[in-house]
Amino acid sequence: MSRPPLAREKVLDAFEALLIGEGERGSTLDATARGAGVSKGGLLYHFATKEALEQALLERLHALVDADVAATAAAPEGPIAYFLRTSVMNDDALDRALLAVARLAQGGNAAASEALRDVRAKWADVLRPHTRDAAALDLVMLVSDGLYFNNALGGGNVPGPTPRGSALDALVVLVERAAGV
Amino acid sequence: MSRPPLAREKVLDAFEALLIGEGERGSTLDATARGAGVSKGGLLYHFATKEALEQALLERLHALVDADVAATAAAPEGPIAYFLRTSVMNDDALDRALLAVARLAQGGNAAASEALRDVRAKWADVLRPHTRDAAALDLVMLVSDGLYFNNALGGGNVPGPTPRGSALDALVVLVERAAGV
DNA sequence: GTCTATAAAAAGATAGAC
DNA sequence: GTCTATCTTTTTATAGAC
Repeated sequence: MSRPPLAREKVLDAFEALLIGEGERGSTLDATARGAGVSKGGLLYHFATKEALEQALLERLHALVDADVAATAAAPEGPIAYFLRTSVMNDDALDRALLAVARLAQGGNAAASEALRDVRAKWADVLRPHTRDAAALDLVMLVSDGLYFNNALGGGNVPGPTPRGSALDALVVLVERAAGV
Repeated sequence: MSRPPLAREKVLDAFEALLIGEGERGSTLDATARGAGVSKGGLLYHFATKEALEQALLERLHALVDADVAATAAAPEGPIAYFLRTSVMNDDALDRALLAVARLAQGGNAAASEALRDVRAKWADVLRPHTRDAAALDLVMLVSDGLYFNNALGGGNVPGPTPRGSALDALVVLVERAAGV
C-alpha cells in the first residue's frame, strides 16, 4: 500500500510506452532503461528479470480495470454508452496498460492472455444486466473490441478509422437500440 | 505468374505460423528455417533479409484479400452475413495471413499497418452499398474487427469467447437488423 | 538451390564499485 | 539505489563448399 518508488514507476511507464509503440521486439531492457532515464543496472534493481517487468504491468492493468469497472457500473449515461465511449482510446492510463498487455499476449505470454480474458469477463459482468440477451451482450463487447483493435494498429500513433465525435454518437445510438434493455 | 518454388512457400508458411503462434519475438530466421525444414542458408537464398520475408507476407495477404472481396460481393446470403461469418476464424489461408500481418503491424512495421488499412478499406467499399448509413457501416466493420481481435488473443490456440454456432447466428441477425438496408 | 561455418551485433543477466 | 563493466546466448547476416 506504500507509494511505489518513482524510478520504478518511470521504468514501468517506459516499458509500457515501448510495447505500444514498438511491440515486443523493440521493448528491450536496454531501450526501456533508456526511455526511463536510468541505466540497465538501475532497471534491474527494481525488476530483477524481464518476466518481473511484465508481471508488474499485469498488476497495474488489474488495478486500473477494477477502478474502471466501478466507474462503468455507476455511469449516469448508462453502462453501455460509457463503455463504448471509453473504448475509443483517450490515451489514459487504462488504455495504455490494456494495449501494452495485449502486445505481451500476442507475443505468446500466457499470463497476459489470461489477464485479458479476465478483464473482458469483468466488463461483461457489468454490462450483462443492461443487455437484452446473450447476442446483444456479444454485440456490445465486440464493438468495443473492434474500437480497441483499430486503435491498436500502428501503435496508436497512426490515426485509424475509429469513429469519433458525431460518428461515435451515431454508433452508440445504434448499438444501444439494438442491444439495450 | 509462374508457380513459386515449393521451398519458398514452405518458408513463408512457417514464418506465418510462427508470427501467429509466438509473435514477432519468436519469429526468428532460425525458428522459421526449422519450421520449414530447411537450413538458415537455404532460407536466406529465397529471402535475402528478414525484411524481404515480411514483404512477401504482405504480398500474399493482398492476393488473398482481393479474392475474398470478390467472394464477399457475390455471396448469396448477402455481403454482411458473409463478411461477419468469415470474420470468425476458420484457420484458412486468409485468416492466417491477416493475423500474421497484424502481428507485424503491432511490431511497428509501417508497411504492415498500411496493408491492414488498405484491406479494411476494400472490405468497407464492398459493404457500404448494403448498409443504411455511415454508423451502420461502422457497426458491421467494428463487430468484424472484434471477432478477429478475440481470435487473435492467445495466438489463436486458446478458445476465446468468440460466438459460434447459434450464438453467431443470433449476432448476425442482430447486426443485419441494426445495420442492413 | 541448399548446406555448414562463422562473423557482428544485440539480447538478457551478473558482479561489484560507488 | 544507481552505476559501469562484463559474460553468455541469441539473432541477423555473410562466405564459400557441395
